[in-house]
Amino acid sequence: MPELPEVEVLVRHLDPLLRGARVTQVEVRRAKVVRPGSVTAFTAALRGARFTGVRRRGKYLVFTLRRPSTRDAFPLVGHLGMTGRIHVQVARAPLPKHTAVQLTLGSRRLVFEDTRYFGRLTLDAGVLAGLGPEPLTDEFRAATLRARLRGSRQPIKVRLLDQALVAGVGNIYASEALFRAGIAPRTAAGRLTGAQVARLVEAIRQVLREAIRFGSTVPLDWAGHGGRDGLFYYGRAPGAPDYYEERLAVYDRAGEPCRHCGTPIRRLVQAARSTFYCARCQRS
DNA sequence: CACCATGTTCCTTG
DNA sequence: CCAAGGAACATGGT
Repeated sequence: MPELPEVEVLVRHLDPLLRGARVTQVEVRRAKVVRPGSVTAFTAALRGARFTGVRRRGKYLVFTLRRPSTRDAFPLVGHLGMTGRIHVQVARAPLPKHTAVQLTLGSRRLVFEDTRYFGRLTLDAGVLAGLGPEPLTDEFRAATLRARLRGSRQPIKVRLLDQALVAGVGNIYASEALFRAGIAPRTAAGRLTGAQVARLVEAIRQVLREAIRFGSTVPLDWAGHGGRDGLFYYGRAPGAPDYYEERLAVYDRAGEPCRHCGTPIRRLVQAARSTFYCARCQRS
């Protein structure tokens, strides 16, 4: 999925495009994506409403809409899962193959497409309730993080994926942040020293901020007409500039030399997810 | 054919 | 009861 940075870049892109746009038609092609909630209620609530803005919470997009008749504001919450995409395109453009929901906005439309259909769109903002602090604000602090890690014997890499601990860190940036902080991914979370937790907090912030900065400067296929990826994840995009693949220090680089010490990057599996790290730079 | 994939949730096991 | 591990979800890429 898009982790926090990808969602942030998407939200910045969408906000000015959607402000003031009125939903003239709603089509749900994959009912399971509207979750929790019923398709009928979803459709009825959105039809005729007007977007007033979009923001981000963790990996969630939070759209705000208003019904012109009653002036009531209500949220529409989205999550992209692993493969979700949101495009604003001309209403007559061909629909992406795995379009889950389509909101017509007059002559334009907002498309939620999702190959694997793990994503969701819901009017129930309750899903945001369990999220931990936003890592890029000062509500995310070493002291509170350390208190929350106390007593945990789970590996720190696995703990970082818990959205209740800190919102928005996913599998890619968990590995990246631990590399940056020089912490071994298997370290029991409760055994990190105060200094390590402080370094980890800073590393998470830096890694996320850099990814946002990167995503804000590369040209992306927002309308989804390229058939491929409108976001920026990892790996190599066709025709991408050289620095594209230099973004990530360890993720998906097993066997390649560590950029600090040259030791081959290792891959290990924790909680059924891949972790990448440098055994020399990350000892702790 | 086998294995892997940016996430979350549910079920089982200990 | 809780923590931890694994599978499921659905599709595509290598």
